[in-house]
Formats: sequence, C-alpha cells, structure tokens
Amino acid sequence: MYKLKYSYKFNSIFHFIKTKPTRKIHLNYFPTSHYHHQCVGIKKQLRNFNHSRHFVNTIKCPISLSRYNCYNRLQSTIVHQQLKQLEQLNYGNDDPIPSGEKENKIEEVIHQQLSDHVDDPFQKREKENKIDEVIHQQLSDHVDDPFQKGEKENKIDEVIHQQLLDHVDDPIQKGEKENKIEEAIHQQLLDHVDDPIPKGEKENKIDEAIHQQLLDHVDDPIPKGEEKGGKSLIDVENKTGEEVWIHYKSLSNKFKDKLQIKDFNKVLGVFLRNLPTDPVFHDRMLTILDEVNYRMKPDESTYNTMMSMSLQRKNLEEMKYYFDIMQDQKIKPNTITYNIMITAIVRIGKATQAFALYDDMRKKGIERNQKTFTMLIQACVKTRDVKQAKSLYNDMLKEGIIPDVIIYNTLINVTARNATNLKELEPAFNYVEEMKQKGITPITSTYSILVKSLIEMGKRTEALQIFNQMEKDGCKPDALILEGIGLTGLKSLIKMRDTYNITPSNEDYNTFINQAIRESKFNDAAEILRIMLQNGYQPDVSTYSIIINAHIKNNDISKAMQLYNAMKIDNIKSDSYIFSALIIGYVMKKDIDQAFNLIDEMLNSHVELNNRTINRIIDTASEHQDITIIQKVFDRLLRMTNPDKVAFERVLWRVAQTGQLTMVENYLILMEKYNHKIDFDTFKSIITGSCKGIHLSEGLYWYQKMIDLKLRPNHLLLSTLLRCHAEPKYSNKMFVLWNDFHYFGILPDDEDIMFVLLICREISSWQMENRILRQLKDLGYNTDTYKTALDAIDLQKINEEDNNNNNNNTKKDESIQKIQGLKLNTGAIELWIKQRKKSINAYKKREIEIRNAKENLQKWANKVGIRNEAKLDTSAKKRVNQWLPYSEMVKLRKKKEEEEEAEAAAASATATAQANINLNINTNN
DNA sequence: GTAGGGTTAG
Repeated sequence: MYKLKYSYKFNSIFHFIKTKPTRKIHLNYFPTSHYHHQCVGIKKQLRNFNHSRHFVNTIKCPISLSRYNCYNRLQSTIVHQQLKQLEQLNYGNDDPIPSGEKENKIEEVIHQQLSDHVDDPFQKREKENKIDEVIHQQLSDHVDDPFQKGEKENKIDEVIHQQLLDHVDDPIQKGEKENKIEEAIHQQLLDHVDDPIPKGEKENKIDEAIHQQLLDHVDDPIPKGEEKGGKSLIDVENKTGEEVWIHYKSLSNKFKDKLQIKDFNKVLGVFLRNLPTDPVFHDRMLTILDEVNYRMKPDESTYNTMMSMSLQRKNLEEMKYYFDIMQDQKIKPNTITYNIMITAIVRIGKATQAFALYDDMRKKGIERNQKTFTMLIQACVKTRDVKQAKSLYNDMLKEGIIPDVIIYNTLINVTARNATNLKELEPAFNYVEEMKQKGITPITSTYSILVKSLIEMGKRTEALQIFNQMEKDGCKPDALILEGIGLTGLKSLIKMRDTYNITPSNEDYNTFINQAIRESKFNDAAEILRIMLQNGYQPDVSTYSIIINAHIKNNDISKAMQLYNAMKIDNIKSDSYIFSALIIGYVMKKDIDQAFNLIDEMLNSHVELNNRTINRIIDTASEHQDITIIQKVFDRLLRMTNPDKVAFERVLWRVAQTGQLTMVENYLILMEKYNHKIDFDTFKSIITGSCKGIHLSEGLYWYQKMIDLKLRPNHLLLSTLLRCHAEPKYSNKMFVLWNDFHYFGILPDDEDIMFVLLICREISSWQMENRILRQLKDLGYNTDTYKTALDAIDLQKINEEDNNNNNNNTKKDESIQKIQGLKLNTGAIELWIKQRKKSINAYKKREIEIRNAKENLQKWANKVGIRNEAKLDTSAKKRVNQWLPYSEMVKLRKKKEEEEEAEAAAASATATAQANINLNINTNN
C-alpha cells in the first residue's frame, strides 16, 4: 500500500495512479480537517476519471474544525486545484479553444464539480448521522437506572444551590458593602452598551464609502507603467482588515495576475494582525494562501506568516504542517521560521525538541538572534535547569549577540523560579547589576519577577526593598507588582492613581477588576469599572470575560448571557474562553439545547470548537449522575465536530463507571468507526472508570480483553487494579494481578508490595506471603524492611483489638469511640495507608536496590517467569503463553520492519522508473 | 505596516 503525502499536487497523484493501476493507495492528502473534505473531493474525482477500481482511502483528521469551516474552505481550495488539473488534462498545452470560450467552459465544469463537492460531505454526513442515531439509541437503551443515585445527587445539588444563594443574598440582607455581582458591575456594563443604532449607521456609511472606492478602483484601468515600477499594486496602508478583505475580493483575476508575492504577503500580514479581533481572518488567510499557491510559489515570508497564524491559534499541528510543506516545496526556512517553531514548542513545554531545533539551525547555518535565545533560555524554566540557561547565555555572547532587557528578564526569571532561598536568588541580582553596567535599564517586570520570588520565599522585607529600589531607579509600578507587594483591587487602583500619579492602562483596570472579583469584593469591582469608564476606557474582551466568568462561577448563567448579548451590541467578538465559559455554564445546568445553540453561534462566528473546550464540555457533562446527559452531549458533539481520541476516552471512562459492558462496547464500536485507534490508553480509561464505579469484575473483564489484544499494561494501571482488589474476598484476583507485574516486567513499588503482603496476612496465607517474599528476594530487594513494616502493623492491630476487648465494660462513650476507631481500622491496609508516609520515606535511599531490581525483573520476565510456570495459577499461565519474551518480540518486530522496508524499496524503484514524476513513496507504518 | 521573544489571567 502506498501512502501519498499531503504535499503532492493533485496532478502528481493522478499521474501516479495512472502509472500504478493495480496498487492500493492510501491518500494521506492533508493533515487538517478542512483538507479532509478535499480528500473526499479527490476520491470523487478519481471515480469520475474512471479509476474506480483503485481503492483510495482518506486518513482521519487530527484537527477538529466545524463543517462550517470546511464548507467555506472547500470553495477556495478546490477551485484552484481543479483549475490546474483541468487546464492540463482537458486542454493540454496547445490550447485549441479560444480563450474566452475556454474560460467559460472551465468555469462551467468547476461550477458543476463544486456543487457536487459541496453537497457530498453533507450527504455523507446525513447517512452517518442515521447510523449514529441507531447506535445511540442502542446505547441509551442500556442506561443504568440513575434515579436512585440521582436523588441523592439532587439533594447535594440543592444544598450547594442554597449555599450559593445564601452567598449571593446574604450581603443584601445584612446590608453590607460587599454586594453580589448583579446590579453594580453588571448594570454598568449593560448601560455602557446602549444605543447600538448610531454605531451601526456609522458602519454602514463606512461600508458605502469603501464600496464606492472599490467601484472606482475596479473601473480604473491599471496603469501599465506601474507593473514593473516596484510600487505595490495593492494598497494596505491605513486600512482595516475588513477594508483590505473587501478590496481584495473586488480585484479582478487579471489584476490579481499582476500582483507579486510581496503584495500577497502584505495582505496576509494585515489579516494576521486582525486575527485576534476576528477569527474569520483565519479563513481569509487560507484563501490568500490558496491563491498564492495557484498563481505562483509562496516564499518563506508567506509560510512564516501562516506559521505565525498557527502560533496565535495555538495550533502546533497546523504549524508543523506549514513547516513541512514549505520544505517539501524547497523553500528554505529562515531564522524567523525557526524562531516561531521554537516559540511554539517551548510554550507546550517540550524543551528537548526546542534544543533539537536549535541544533538543526546550527547545522544548517541559520543565524540565531536575540529572540531565538530568549525562547531557548525560557525553555530552561520548564526543565528547571539554571545551568543550561547560563550556558546558552554564554553561547549567545560567543555568537556576538548583544543581550537586551528581555533576555535579561528571561535569565532572571529562570533563576528566580528555581531559587528556594536568597543564596540561589543571588545570580538574579547579579544579572540586574550586569545589565545596569551595560546601560540596559531594568523595567517594571524585572523588579516584578524578583518581588514575586522573594514573597514566595517569605522574604517580605527584601521584597519591599526591591520595590523601593524600583522607585529609586525611576521605574513606575503597575498592577502586577502592586499585587506582588500585597495591594489589590480598588485599594491598588487608588494607590496607583493618587500616590504614584499614574494613569492605569486598560490591562491594569482589568487586573484590578479581576482581583476584586477574586476576593468577592463586588462593589469594589463595580467602582473600578465605573472609574474605568469615567476615564474614557472601553471595556474589552478581557473585561467582559472576567465578569462573565465570575457570573458562571456564581451559577448565574442569565447574567452571563446578558453580558454576552451586550458584547454583540458593543461589537466586541467573543473569544473561545467566553464561549467555553457560557457553554460549560449551560451544561452544568443540564440545559444541553442552549449549550448547543451557543456552540452553533460560536462556529458561525468562526471561533473554533477546540479540543480543550470539547473535553471540558465532556468533563462537565460527566459530573452529572444522569448518564444520559453525557450521552446526549457526546452524541451532539459527534454530529458537528470531530472529537479527538481523548474525548472518546473520557466518555468511555464515564460510561464504564456504570459497569455496563454493552454500553462500553458500543462506544468502542463508535470510536473505531471514527478511525480512532483503540489502544492501551483507551483500555486504561475503561478500566479506571470501572474501578471508580466499583465495578471490579467489569474492570477485570476489560483488563483481560486488553491483554487478549496483546496490549501491555503499565505500572499505574496494574497498581490501580491491585489497590481496588486489596480486600480479603478478592485475594485470588489480587494474586493474579501481582503475577502480572512480573509477566509484564513491571516493577512493583513499595505500596504495591505492602498491599499484597498485607492481604496475605489478613487471609493468613503464609504460603503466599513466603512466595512473594522469595520473589522479592530474587529481585534483590531487602525483604526485612517489609517484614518489619508488616509486623509493626500487626502488632498495632492486635493491641487495638485487645484494648477494645478490655475496655468493653467500661464507660459507654469511650466504647463508642473505640468502636468508631475499630471501624476506621478494619483491615491492615487502612492502617498501613495511614502510616505509609513514614515507611516510604524510610525506603527512599534504596535507589541502587531498585535499579538492580529492575534489571532482575527484566530477566525474570524473560526467563525465570516461564521456568517457574508450574507455580502459577491457570489464568496467569495462559497469559504467560500469550506473551513472548521481550527480546523475541524485538527480534520479530525488527524482522517485520526489514521486510517492509525491502518491499518498499523495490516498489519505490519501480515507481520512479515507471513514472518520471516527483513523488515520494513511503512504506506504510 | 510581510513574519518571531519575557513577567499574568479566564
């Protein structure tokens, strides 16, 4: 099977298929989901071109985008590919058809094909939905009767609700200054946004003006002289993103032909800057990239801008896609390209990958600059490696790069974050001295970092010294450093305004409001908002977001929605955080319909329903006792998005808590249908879910299933299972699990060992206890420690029982105490759990012992385990037989890989010989 | 004003 990479042009794929008529093809065309529909389109195209006998598969999309996005994207991308393809296939190079006619024909064909394509995903979707419906009906048939438990939950709900109401109402009844959020802040924000009509009118006028300009522009013939004059043909200066978009759309094809790559890049740059205020610019940027790809070759700036877009959208997969595709197109990444990649990777905390990119840069001779090193030093925050930061700083100096204030701040930050005492913080102060000597003035955040670190150490006096130092250095405080020294909310605002004579920024105001709300000083928050509005500052997304979130936390969705609607009038676009908060609010209230209305609105305004939000929604729905809630929610999510594997697994985790095997199975079927691989993590979710719901036999059922599928458990899973079975009545099952530690070569930790040994004591199985101690000895453990721990606990237990018996006839309340004590201490396990902290500390110094045990265990798993087979119980024996020794497995895997490589090499050779096209062929796997 | 960095948050 061939796997075609996404970077190949549609034509190349066609050629390839023509030359390899009998091959199965795995069409791995584009990794993002709007391209998923292109795959659908291409499949259809292939069928149109009589290649139906070729089996073309699409891959699953790693990114979930709404179908709305797909719909929009479909038009621009497919048109260009089809144009190219039609030009070559239908008309060749000699062009027998007069140009006007040709264009019309192409347009006709495209139009036809486009409408085919547009319909296709939806038709397919409909069919799928029907299947879903059936499955979901089946699933909901299996719902556990939730009402018994539900009643209890409702009561808890009631109590909480009452508490919240109390919390909100109390101040008013008492007439205290601290108020609920309601009237005060809320009303101000609402008042602020009255009168939407004048704004609308104003906008209409702007629209008209732009429209007129455009008409003028289009009518104007393009002056020929300007073409090569280097003067830009498209004017983006002093224009809003919206204006540029309208301008761009109005340009004729002929005019666009005259545009150079620089012009397109400029437009992309404008759109990028507009992305934070309106996510619709994401689609617009993709459209521009399509046009560039159609008309010419993008350059590194084009892709850098696209990657910067991905950086903003926090979409690393998308970014990697651009990074790969630009190299496929033989466009060389530059410093900026790498800086963007490194920034993104450091932000997700993968320091080693970031350093690998740095090495890559050095190998390729790509210059590093200040920004590169800032991010690399920043990566050391995550690895807690101050030395590495220092050495990177030295590397930087060696390369002749002059440090600036941000580099110093980062260095100081790395040092401060890892300092636990004044001595460790000293290098940070040295950096401050060094920068001052080099004539670089520290800024507020420089002091801020130090103050924060000192406060965390409990060094308040020193923190205040730094704050005073800042004032002496002529540096003005901001909301953050004031918070550092303990000033927040309204107090902080007044201090800033009256003592320091500083006009707070919009961010300062937002911080103050946030602080006040956090401290439940709602009247203060309202006052801050009043001052803010009075001073002519407009509330922005953050202001709204802070207050909406406060409402949601107070369980007041209607107030939150009022503000949401107010934002619309205020013409501020809600971001994914706001939507997410509101949707969660509705799910908490079990109002699924409203939640999904909001999701619809969210998608319509081009805010992506990201996996983070999807998973939050699922988690919130999970918390309801009523299992149908999460089923309903997930069902509807499936209809409109493409939830990731983790989302499925979260649902499985919750569903498994009901202990219903068929329900779990149905979700597994569903998961498979959505092309998600069912692997260890999937079973981990199911098994831990079963354990949480105390459905132990179901948990073991899935565990067995997992092993049947030749999936290997890890320590955490085995340990979890072992712990749930740590009761005398489950002792047999527990010993099977204990054996599995050895079969799978997983080293039990001290807690695991104690759990098993304690159960042996509880059921008085000396034989088993001895066996386990022998095994441990084989592994190189010092078994005396465990024996001592066991004996200590046993003694206590006996003592307590004795006491209890002796005191039986004394004072009544004392005996009640004893009975309660006994209840808590039934079983040695509980007793040990209470004390285990001590014992774990006692074992801490045994690192070498544990390392040796690991090695021994591996040997044991490979050889001894099988030799000792006779001693094992039957189900364990079966398991051992299923599992080859590790080294055998490695050998087999290597052999398989080699075979596949050989096959691929042969296939590749023939492919290149037959088709003289630039196609890379990868083996599957 | 073609693209990239630190301190804070929902």
